[in-house]
Amino acid sequence: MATLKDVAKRAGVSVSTASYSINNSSLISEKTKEKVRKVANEIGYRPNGLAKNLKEQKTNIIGLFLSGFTGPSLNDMVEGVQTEVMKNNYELVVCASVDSHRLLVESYVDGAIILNYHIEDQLLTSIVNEKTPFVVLDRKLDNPFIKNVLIPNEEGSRMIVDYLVSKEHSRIGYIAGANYSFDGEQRLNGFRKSLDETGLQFNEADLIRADFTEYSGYLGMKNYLQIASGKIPTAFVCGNDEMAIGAIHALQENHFRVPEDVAVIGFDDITLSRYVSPSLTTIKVPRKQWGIIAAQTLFQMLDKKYDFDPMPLPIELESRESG
Amino acid sequence: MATLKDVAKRAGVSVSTASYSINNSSLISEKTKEKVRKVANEIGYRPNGLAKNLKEQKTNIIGLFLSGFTGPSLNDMVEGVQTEVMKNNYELVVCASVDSHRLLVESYVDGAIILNYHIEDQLLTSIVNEKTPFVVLDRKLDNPFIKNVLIPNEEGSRMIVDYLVSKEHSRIGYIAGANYSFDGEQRLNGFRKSLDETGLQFNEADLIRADFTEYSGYLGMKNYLQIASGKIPTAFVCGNDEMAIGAIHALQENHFRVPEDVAVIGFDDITLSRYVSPSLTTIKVPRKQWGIIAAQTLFQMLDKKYDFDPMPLPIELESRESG
DNA sequence: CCCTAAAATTGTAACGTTTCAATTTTACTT
DNA sequence: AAGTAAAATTGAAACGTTACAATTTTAGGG
Repeated sequence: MATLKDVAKRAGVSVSTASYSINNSSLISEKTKEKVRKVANEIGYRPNGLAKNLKEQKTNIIGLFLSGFTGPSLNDMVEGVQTEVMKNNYELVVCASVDSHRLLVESYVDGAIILNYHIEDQLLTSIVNEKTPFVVLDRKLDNPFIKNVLIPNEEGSRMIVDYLVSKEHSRIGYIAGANYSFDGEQRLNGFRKSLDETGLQFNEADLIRADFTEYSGYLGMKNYLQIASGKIPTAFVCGNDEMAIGAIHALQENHFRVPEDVAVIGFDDITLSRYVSPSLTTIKVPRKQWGIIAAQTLFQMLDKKYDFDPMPLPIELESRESG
Repeated sequence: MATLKDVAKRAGVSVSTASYSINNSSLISEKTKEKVRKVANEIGYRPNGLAKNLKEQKTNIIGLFLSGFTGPSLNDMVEGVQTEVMKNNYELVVCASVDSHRLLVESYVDGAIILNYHIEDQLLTSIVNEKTPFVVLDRKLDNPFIKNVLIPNEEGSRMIVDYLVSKEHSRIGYIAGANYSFDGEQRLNGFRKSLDETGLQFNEADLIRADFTEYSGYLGMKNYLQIASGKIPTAFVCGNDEMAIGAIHALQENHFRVPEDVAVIGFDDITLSRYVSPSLTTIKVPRKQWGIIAAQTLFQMLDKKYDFDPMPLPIELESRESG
């Protein structure tokens, strides 16, 4: 690869002049700049970002760290982040890291947005600093240089419970995902709390554990129906839409009508939700907005503004056929 | 940030000893290494990746460059790439770049996989080199250090045409996406060719142009039906599943039964396809496999093996209700 | 034609690593 | 106790930039 030194030599100027020219500094005469640029083009010079960033102690890169790339509602959030990052003339790199988290740890990014349960709190707090703030999407962390941008999960659960109670349901079951999910547990907690507040009893036997996939929801419900002797709840709230869809499938297989016999409510409002039959009543989470707010929060911090709370994410209950 | 120099000073050794110790070189005595590691831990030393990579002239990073993050079938491909990259102990960064393509151009990656129509052929061939090979997923490029891993689009179209012809269809329409899409145009070309080969005539008036979104498919078909006087084809082939779903919607609104009156075939087999009603007959493209093959191809090249052709991607026709 | 100020150019150090070559220390052997 | 080979440690250069400070060139005024 051609370096600045090569350009300088070929153009008959010093390395500093070459550097200034490439960066269009007003220190250099137009004539010289022109000459340097021409040579640079000729030999296909490309600046080395590593060297530049090392020198400048700044990469102009934002990292978005995920646990993985699967998940139907992920893209919108990422797109939101991307939009905002571009607007600020930074680059976005999206990484799914499971152990080393190298790019996060080795000064590759000027800031990071975290949605990755593989990354431990302790690691985050140990590497964050004034110059490299973080925004976390999947946990609550109390640190001067870390801000949380969270989905109002408990509020969502409360909306669902209120909705079901208004429809005269009194025994409500719950299908939860894997318990390492912050959102999942918040949704479950919110559900429990709201039920409590309305004076209803939650029967722990009506809690099905699955893992957020459609199939796990299907299996969980199928299994539940097998061991449930006698009556079952008239409604099930689910930790996400996929499990709700799976559960409906299992219910229908066992000749329960949805929503007439059992109402099923999801969470997230993924694209599929309006296509399945019956279409899914769920909580609509504006994922793109989530990404936008996360990025805006990060840029505020990069701008040394720390004294604010991120905008809350507006959610709403999308009432469809399933309940 | 603490640097190696800080560690060295505090441990009372030279910078080189500190470096060797951190990297667990056998040159250094266990005792010293232990001491250095302890100090490094104490002051929270983290190596600076930029400096390291600059020195080593190697980042151990693979870049996946996309046009954007939206699109339902994207994640599986990305996941495939990620799997393979991890297996090889590299890091993957996924970027959606629209103009500067900074990370691609400024020596940030040791190799790249390209699925981004914003990046021009000319740029790719001008920056590729023996040390930084590319795999392109959205074009055909003839360059010693670039390999193409393409979806067998023409083959897919041929499978569809054969299938429809075997079902006695003789007038077949086509809904194409935006013409900047390599895959899209290949599919259309393949369709034309296959039709030709079977001796059927393609009526150019039966070509609808849309832009790959469901809504555009809906609008395109709606519009077509409005201006089509008299008979319409008994089958429509679509450049992707989304448009097919939109088109079906428009057909049904106009009281055409699918597939009885008009068969509609998609391409891609996105998740939705099996959920819509009627469920969609389509070409199943193994997206994860695509990503895996792309990455494997890249690593072959990084391993200085250039004399091979990437494995072809197996596709199959998934026959469902829509045709 | 000389002086001076402004404009243009350049040498050099620095960013934080790695690694070669050189030096120092250690541990045997005789 | 001296000599030596092996082991351990270190100094310095290099990776490709940027930007300060220093130097050289240019141009204008007397």
